Amino acid sequence: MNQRPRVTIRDVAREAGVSVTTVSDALSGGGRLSEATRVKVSVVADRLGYIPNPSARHLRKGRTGTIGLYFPDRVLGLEYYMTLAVGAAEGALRHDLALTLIPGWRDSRRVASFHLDGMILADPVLGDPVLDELRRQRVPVVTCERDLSPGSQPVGRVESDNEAAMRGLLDHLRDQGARRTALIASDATTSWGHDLRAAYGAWCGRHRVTPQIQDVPLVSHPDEVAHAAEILLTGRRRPDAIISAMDGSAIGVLQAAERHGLRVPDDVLVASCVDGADLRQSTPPVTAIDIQPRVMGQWAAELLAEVLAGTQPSGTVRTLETHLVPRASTGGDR
Amino acid sequence: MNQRPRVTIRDVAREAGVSVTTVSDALSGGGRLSEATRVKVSVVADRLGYIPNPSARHLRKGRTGTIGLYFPDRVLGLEYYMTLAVGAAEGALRHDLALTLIPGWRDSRRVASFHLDGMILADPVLGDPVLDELRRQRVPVVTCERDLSPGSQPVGRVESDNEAAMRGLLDHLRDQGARRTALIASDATTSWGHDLRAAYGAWCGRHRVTPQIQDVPLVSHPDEVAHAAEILLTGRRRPDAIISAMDGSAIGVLQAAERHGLRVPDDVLVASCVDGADLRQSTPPVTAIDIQPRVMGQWAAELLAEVLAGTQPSGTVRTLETHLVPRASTGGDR
DNA sequence: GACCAGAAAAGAAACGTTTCTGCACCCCCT
DNA sequence: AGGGGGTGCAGAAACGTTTCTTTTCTGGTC
Repeated sequence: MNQRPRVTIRDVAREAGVSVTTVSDALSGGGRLSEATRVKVSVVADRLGYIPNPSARHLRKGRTGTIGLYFPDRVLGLEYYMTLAVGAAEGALRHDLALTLIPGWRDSRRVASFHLDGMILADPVLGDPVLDELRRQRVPVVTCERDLSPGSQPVGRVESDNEAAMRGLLDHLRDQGARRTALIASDATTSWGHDLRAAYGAWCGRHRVTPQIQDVPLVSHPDEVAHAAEILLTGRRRPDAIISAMDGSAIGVLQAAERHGLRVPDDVLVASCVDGADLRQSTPPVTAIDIQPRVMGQWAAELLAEVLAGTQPSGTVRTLETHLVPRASTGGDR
Repeated sequence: MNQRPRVTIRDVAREAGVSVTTVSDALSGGGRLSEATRVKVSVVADRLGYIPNPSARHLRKGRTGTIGLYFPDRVLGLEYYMTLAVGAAEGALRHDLALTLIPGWRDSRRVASFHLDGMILADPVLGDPVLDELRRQRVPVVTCERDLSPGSQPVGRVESDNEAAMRGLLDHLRDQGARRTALIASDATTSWGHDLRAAYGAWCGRHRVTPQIQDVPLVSHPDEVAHAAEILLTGRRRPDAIISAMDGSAIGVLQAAERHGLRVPDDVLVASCVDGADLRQSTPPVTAIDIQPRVMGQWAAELLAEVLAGTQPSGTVRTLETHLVPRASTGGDR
């Protein structure tokens, strides 16, 4: 029905009065052609609006020109992953790759049907069966943050120095007067969660502070976070600062504080490890760590593209800078 | 480098002792084969882990098996589009199509290099040059909400009855005691914005209420929304309810109200036309219209797939239900 | 016993590229 | 004058499918 007639390399060849070989070489820069032929062909190709058929090209080259972005199903709606996805699409486009979205899928064999050249794993979760399947299929993988699975052999990795970021945040809170900073964090099934907890523990040890951690799921209902916060705020050792790690979760802490008549930042400081629109717009705005998800996505896609092209060695790791964004919730904007 | 040897249809044929034709027919259900051969081939294919090469298949069939999702660059980070994107990916997967993300691109010719079978346009914006390019290229398009561009001929459309939703919201506010409801809305360059304004105007006329509209950009800084809200709240005819249409914007209204010592919902009701996590978590939670972006994305992808497959006529329109979610900001949860 | 119909399967072309190899031609050297 | 080495281009195979056409059987009918 929608058969728009495509102009092929043969059409260009006929129109330019040369062979298809010559057209291919002229447009790709290969072969041994005179400059005159090259421009002649280019002009004709342009005039005809010739666009190489990617399927044919990929069939011939043994690649699909497509990489996938995989993220766990449950993270749906987290701003962080949306931003990362857009960044990845941009990075892929820059290398003439298409970026296919793979929401956490039920049938893990399905992913193989796309013959993807590679995959980006955003925050791989320990124990995700999909990771095993990808390993079995020997799909080249770049991870955002580390993959904790034993035997994981990504061809590349993009990461943030989350431990340093956590230390910086803890220092900031201390500078703002906090002496008992508690942490609400998800489990250690992602390297991000693991590193934050480790850095928190180490920092507390160094500063002779008793660590207080409340566990919540990586993607949790706001009420769960609020509940965790209330446990802290009504406990024997009420903290004077709370870090709520997960994307969008700090709002729950604000609510809990309000419910108990505590004012932020006067009575308790609040901060988050993932910045987002909600934290910028809340009352008060919440101090957070900007982990630059868009750049993370771009870097991951570009790194994967480069490793696939062979211009970067397998196993390359790139580290992204994080920035502390002080806001009113820690009195940090003053 | 990552040359994992693929098993081809020829391998299956050799192993099963039949021709490639037979394998193809057996696996696709075509041809005239005995049931015995069919199962024999399937078993062998399964054992060998055969997965058809999509490039070869698409080359032969004249399609790429890939559809694109286009959304304006600036909407980055809006939860609505993330959710829609995931829904679209799910819907596409269900029809064995890949979903490629196309962030608002600079070089509009680039999109043609993917030879996409079709595109989903999420909230097409009037005047977007990309729309013209797609029309020129005769790419089959399904839009989420209407495309207001003159001459637009999408092969399908998924939409919500935004006018009805707006009327329902206005009725709700009236039931909660509001007599002067103001609207903060974006311009009419999307059909969504257009319909909301139209419905608001009509409703006001019918109820003999003087309409008050404040204009803000579709994607606006929270401060802009707060500023618009303040103009309303400090004006001569202070509204007793404010609808802030855009995704995530109602938070700005809450802030403005608080700044002026007005309590929500006691002094002023607040509602939004796009539900989101921020509205669920704010204090108070904000009444909103749930427009089911995930389903919207699913439907768009499936409709496009069906039109491309010819099982649905071009021009099909599907309408999604919207739901009013009353929350504390309008006293509606009581 | 030849013929035919239909079923079951094989053969071969085609999709649009890329790339390896081959073929002229020209210039230069001896 | 005949070879040798570039240069500029064309031919053809190959990538892995799908699909149109053809062949090979089998069994039944006159």
